[in-house]
Amino acid sequence: MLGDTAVAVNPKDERYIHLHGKHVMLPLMNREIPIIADELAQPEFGTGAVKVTPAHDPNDFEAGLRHNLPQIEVIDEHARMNANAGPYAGLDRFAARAHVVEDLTEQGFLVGTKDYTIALGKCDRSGTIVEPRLSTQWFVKIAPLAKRAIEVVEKGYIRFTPENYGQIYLNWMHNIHDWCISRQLWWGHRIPAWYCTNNDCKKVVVAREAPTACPCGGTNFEQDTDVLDTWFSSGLLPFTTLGWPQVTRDEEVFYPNSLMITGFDILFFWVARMIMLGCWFMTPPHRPSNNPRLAPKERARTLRQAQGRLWGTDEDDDALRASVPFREVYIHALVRDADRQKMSKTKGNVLDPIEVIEHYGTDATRFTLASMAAPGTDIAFSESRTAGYRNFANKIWNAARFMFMNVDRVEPGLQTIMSGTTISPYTRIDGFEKQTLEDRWIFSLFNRVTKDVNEALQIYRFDDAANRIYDFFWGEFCDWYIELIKPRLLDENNEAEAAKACANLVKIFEASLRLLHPVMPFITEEIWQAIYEGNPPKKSIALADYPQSDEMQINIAAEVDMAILQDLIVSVRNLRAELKVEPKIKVPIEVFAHEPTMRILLEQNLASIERLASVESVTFAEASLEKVAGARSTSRFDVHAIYEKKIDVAAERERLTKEMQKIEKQLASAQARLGDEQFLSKAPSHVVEGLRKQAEEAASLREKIAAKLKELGEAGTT
RNA sequence: GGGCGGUUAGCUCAGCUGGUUAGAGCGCCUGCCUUACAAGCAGGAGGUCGCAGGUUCGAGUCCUGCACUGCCCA
Repeated sequence: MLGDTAVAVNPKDERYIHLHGKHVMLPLMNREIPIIADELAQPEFGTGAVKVTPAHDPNDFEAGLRHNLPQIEVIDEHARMNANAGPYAGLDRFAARAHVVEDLTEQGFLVGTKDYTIALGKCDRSGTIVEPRLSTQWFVKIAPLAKRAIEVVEKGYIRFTPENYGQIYLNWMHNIHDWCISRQLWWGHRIPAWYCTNNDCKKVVVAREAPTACPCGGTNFEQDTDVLDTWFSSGLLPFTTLGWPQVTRDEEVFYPNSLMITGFDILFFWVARMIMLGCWFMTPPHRPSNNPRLAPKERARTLRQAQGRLWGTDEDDDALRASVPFREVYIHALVRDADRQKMSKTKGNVLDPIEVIEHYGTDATRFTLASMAAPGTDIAFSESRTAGYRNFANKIWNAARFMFMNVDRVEPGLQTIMSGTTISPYTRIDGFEKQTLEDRWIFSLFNRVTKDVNEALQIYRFDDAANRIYDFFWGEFCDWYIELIKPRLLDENNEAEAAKACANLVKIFEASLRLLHPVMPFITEEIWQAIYEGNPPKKSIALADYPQSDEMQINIAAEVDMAILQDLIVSVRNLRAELKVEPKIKVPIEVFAHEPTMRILLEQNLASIERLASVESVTFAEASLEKVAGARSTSRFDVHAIYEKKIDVAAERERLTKEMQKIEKQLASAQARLGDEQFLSKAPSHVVEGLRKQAEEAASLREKIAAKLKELGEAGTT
């Protein structure tokens, strides 16, 4: 009211068109102020006319600029009314407001009062209501900085992961506003600007050092009380910490840095600022050249030579490329609470990692975060997953117990086993004896997994890496390999074989620990130290070389054979479940394999089949078993269990019918495509071949199922 | 108002540049205290990939529109 300098009406508001350009007297202050036509006034709100206070309201400030209105400040820095407030001068803002209402009423200006809700700015910490005031602030003219910050990303000198953040960054950078860098805070870099205190002078000096003399003759200066925006200060970090403006050895080594890891909410606050400031201050001519050792261009050239990289012939471009604070930005997912709310201290929904750790352990917590690190921004922290990974840690621990138990029994002295292992290069498994199918298989698999994990880490897919190791260790190493080697390991009549099996177990375990270490640091360290009985080749597993894949060791044949063996074992387990065979009873089975190689494979692994499928004995049939009620068939073999209990004909028929439908659907779709000229001519050959093979297998399976259904039908009628 | 995402099993999430039968953990059902592990083992059920069009020999994947939902900026 006291600082008003106009009354605004909406230009479209017909009620007030006749008043445009007229003046009114501002009550209490007796000031003549214009009536302006401006969108600021909303016709439907109140009377449709609104007072304009450019000095104390952001919207009014803008309107004031549009209409060239005076800006009369009436509130001082202590939120008291100043001399411009006339009779109210010296009053606190709240007292003044009450007075104004009183006086308006008394003098008959007040038509009425009405409560309504407004957006009120409050101090985040103290809750004090903020009064907008005019002030002079320091701004950075951002366009020149943004230009370079855009260029380095567009040219790929800085790459984002996930890639779409590059686009988001550019979008923001293209629409950037000049940057207000002064803050009215107590903490921070003080603005390096000094004002001559000489009354008539008031000259501003911006300098590195406090000035001592003013051209006006004055010698006293006062430094600006504002400090720099936090993000301005921290944006300087990548180079100021390395000695800038000096050219230092640190800077040559560590600038640009390789990778910046952060959350997407920091992308604009910090990442963008580091890029803008880095590309500005680390390129000529802005980079101080007070160091005679190297000019930036030369530095770029030297660097290029040192790194054996020829970037191009454009020296300015090279300098720009060398000016970025980091070459890659990895934006990680933000952890939210179970309701997808962003965690914040003020909201009080912060999940304390310490509590999670106390509950499930550090390794499980870390593994959870790694496995959730898929690209994206909206991930709810799910405790049940952490519980699952605690179980994983438990699994590892128990597997280790099993290993140590056997070492103690079979081959006391782990060092004997590991001493044969060359520690360098140490990235592969040395001395692993591949005698049995499971040995060849697990060794192949380890190399495959190692390859996958390394590739995943390379592209920051921590989730893929973590999940791959999990599947390998639990689903393949524990569930199959350990179970398969138990007979050899436990064979008291052949100690040499047991020792070999034991050595293999330790070696694959040791290498797996190293593979797993980044996502489960503690348990892997503990077991790893134990493997070396306190005398490891490196002080910590963290210092041991990370496994690297030897692709020559990937053995497709072993993997295929193993898959068939697993298939047979699972089929028998299936049969047992269907026949409701008591767990303790071992059952004889009959197998038919039309391929001679298949029969050899199974014969060579009879012990494994018997053990893992609880089989008493295996006999080989000379003819297909597809007509035998309750037999299981795959394209490679038929198998059935010899067990007196009758199968549940209805249930079996239902299962087979369901399977038949699935197979027929699959076959129909495959045949339709294989009969399609377009498909055959346009699809890549490996797809066509694969489909053809699949169709063949499906056709053979269909025959077998049909035969069985027919048999069942007859059995059912008799 | 502008911009950017998301929608896949009961829940939390994967599914890379379009290509053979869409996966995991948890939960659920059945059976097991099988001398590493019941925080476990074996087996199982469960999905018209938000909706509607389009491109393609082929779409969870690409395009358009719609619905719902989240975030950022003003």
